Amino acid sequence: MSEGVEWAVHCCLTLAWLGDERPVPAARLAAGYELPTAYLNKQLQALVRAGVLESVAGAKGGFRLARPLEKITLMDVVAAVEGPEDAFQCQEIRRRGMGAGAPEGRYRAPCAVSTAMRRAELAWRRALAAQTLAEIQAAAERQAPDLGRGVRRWYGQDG
Amino acid sequence: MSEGVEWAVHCCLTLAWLGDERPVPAARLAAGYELPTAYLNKQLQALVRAGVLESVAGAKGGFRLARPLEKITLMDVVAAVEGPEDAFQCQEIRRRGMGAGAPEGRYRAPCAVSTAMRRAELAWRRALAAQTLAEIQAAAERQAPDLGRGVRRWYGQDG
DNA sequence: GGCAACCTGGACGTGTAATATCCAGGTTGT
DNA sequence: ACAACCTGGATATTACACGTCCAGGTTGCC
Repeated sequence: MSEGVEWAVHCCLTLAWLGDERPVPAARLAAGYELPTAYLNKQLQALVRAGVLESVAGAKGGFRLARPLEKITLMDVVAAVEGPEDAFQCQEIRRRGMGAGAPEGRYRAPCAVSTAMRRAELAWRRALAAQTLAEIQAAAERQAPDLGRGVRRWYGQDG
Repeated sequence: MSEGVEWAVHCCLTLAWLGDERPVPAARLAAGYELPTAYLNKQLQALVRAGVLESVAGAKGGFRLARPLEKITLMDVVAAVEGPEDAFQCQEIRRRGMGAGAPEGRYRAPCAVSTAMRRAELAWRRALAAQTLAEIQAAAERQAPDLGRGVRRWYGQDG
């Protein structure tokens, strides 16, 4: 799993703490976690394409949340950053070697191995979709109630 | 996810269909799916280290199942091939940039983002552990009841 | 208008892990 | 003794994640 997921979630939380009055430039978000600006920018663009963030072009531009944290699930962020493909990719090796030259239609049904793996990934996706960023933010603030204040202070008074 | 998982599961099923009277050499298993022998051998060795397979050295040696398919879960195979590490690795970026110089003990509790991701991976592992290779074999035979016979025929009469 | 601050998209380098091969050594059946 | 087989390490090769750079377009501000 690429580490872009961690970057993306933390950036979403930061944007939520800062409020959406004005957009935050990628360079500023990157500085907040000491991340490479250009590369973080790519992840943010992926989040925009996925409809999680909105971008504002031009001076004083940047990124903001496209909707409140309550309506963003971990699944949304993971899908945006990692892409829609399953982690397990069936190579259909059942058709090779001893499986070659099998009668027509033997392979109409999906491979049982693939089905089993897909079932597990579905459970993973369900667990991701069941958690909103708002819940994660709440958990973080339960550990450190002044996190939001700290973020706002670091980003310069209030905004 | 490495494709070694698919190789490993299919090989386990093949070993089950062939019975464990005599071990099957890696080269033979590889030929059954047109896989690179030396590389498949590495995956099989990982399965041996994990206690899923047993190996027999010397001439007429090879690999056999260490226990019946009913007692091998998908989780066993995935863990053997992929290793024990979580797919999501928390880089603790919360401590960098604006998080640097935080008061002592702020980071005693694990990152809320990491916790959420771990929860989803736990669901994945549970789903993997809930499925035995015997069930997968049964599903495969439901699609093609003569699979076992076909495998035995391809591997030479009976054995 | 002109300039600087931004995002967008693509091309390009880099580094690491998955993939794959090879070999030297040990074990076992014939 | 020899051939078949596993074991483990060293070594390519390849794919992809990671990261940089640049040319282009948009916007705010003087």
